[in-house]
Amino acid sequence: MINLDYKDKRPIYEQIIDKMKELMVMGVIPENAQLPSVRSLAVELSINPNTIQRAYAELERQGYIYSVKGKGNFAADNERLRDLKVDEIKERLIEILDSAKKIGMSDDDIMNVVKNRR
Amino acid sequence: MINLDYKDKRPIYEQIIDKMKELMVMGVIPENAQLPSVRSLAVELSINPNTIQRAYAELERQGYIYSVKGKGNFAADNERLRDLKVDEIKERLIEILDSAKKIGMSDDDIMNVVKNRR
Amino acid sequence: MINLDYKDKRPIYEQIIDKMKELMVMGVIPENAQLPSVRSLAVELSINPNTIQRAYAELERQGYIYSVKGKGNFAADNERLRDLKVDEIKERLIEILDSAKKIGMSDDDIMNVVKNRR
Amino acid sequence: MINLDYKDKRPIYEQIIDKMKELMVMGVIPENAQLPSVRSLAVELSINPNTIQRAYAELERQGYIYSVKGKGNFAADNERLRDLKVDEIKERLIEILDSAKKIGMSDDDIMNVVKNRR
DNA sequence: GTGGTCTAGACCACA
DNA sequence: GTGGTCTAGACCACA
Repeated sequence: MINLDYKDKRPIYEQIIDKMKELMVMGVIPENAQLPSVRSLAVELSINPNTIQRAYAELERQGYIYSVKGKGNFAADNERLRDLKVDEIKERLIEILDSAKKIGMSDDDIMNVVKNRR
Repeated sequence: MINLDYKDKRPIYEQIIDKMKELMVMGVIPENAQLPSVRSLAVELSINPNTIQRAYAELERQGYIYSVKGKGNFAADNERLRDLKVDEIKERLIEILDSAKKIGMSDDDIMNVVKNRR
Repeated sequence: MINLDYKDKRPIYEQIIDKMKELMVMGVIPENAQLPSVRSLAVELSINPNTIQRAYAELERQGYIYSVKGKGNFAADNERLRDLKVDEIKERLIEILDSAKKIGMSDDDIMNVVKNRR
Repeated sequence: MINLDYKDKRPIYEQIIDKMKELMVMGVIPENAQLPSVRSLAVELSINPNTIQRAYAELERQGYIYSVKGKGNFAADNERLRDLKVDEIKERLIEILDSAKKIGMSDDDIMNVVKNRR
């Protein structure tokens, strides 16, 4: 389910966070479904449980999952998941648009990139 | 001219790189003009010369400045500066568009962000 | 494994870069194997860790190794290593051929050097 | 006659050396002709006379020019000039061929680069 | 334990 | 005076 890329510059825990978000937003992990336990995922990925723990803690802080003491970690509601993710993307997008405006790129220049990519 | 943000998680040398790029692309530092010397900028920002050195070395590697031993560091040509910066922005933009597509945001959704921001 | 030459005018970090490339391309350090840690190599060569750090950073930038925070530095795939090195050599070769042409040395003159050396 | 390139990584005095060698080997400066004086060349290139002085000293050390006290600097004999330059190129060429051999490039691989460039 | 960033300061090459 | 390299050593993020 999760493939770690050690050549990726991002830290492992961050890769796990991003991959989990994707799995949830795309419905591979359904809303309110239980996530793999810290220990089992650590074994599966052959990494230290601390690293999984850190990823889960951050996902909870951001609202993507909720933890139930003694039971485990669970995916948030679909609507919530999508809202969170869309907000993230909008934020990054606006940041770039500001950079673009600063150096005088017009909205049309931007649009062209949007339309012509690939 | 440059304000360092010590709360920012990005390393200092990276903040300097970004700020210098902006100053050059926006023409505050004109093309082929000499940049502040490693030592003088270090004093001005109250940081170690090695950190400035690192920022300048990276700026040169990326083509934004050229360095002449015994003389100093100089801004590249305007055309070059702009090309480099536009490429950077396009690259970041395409990256985000891919993320957006992954979670099913349509190009129209994107366009709306572009048009309605602020 | 690595011998530094202090009489050599080239900086130490560059000597390390070249030597490491050779060790990897020749298979002494196998693909994806872990390189000596920054600290241990610094001790072994009796030089400052920063100098090793710089060499490794440059090797990574050029694609010869990849670095994983918290784990270490690792050699790239064999195919990649060889491609990178062959390109380097071709580039240097073409540069010399141009110098040779400038002073009127024919391709045959060059061939003779290639065939008769040693 | 001489164009300095400040964006070139090589120091100025080295650029002068190389350009002078070329002018002499190609006959633009005929054998035994007088070279421009240190002072006049310094003015022409708008650089410090010390830099010219250093270039001339190195050219003399390598045998490309000879100086006559009170008169100036003069180009060596044509035969000598060419021999020196050819030796330089051969030396660099052999150095590369060794690097190529080290990583297992065959002479044929080399030949192909020689034949197919441009 | 591992890499990455930074400081304080020295020394060299070059102009 | 200017950039480039290096040492000695500290502290942080990550696994």
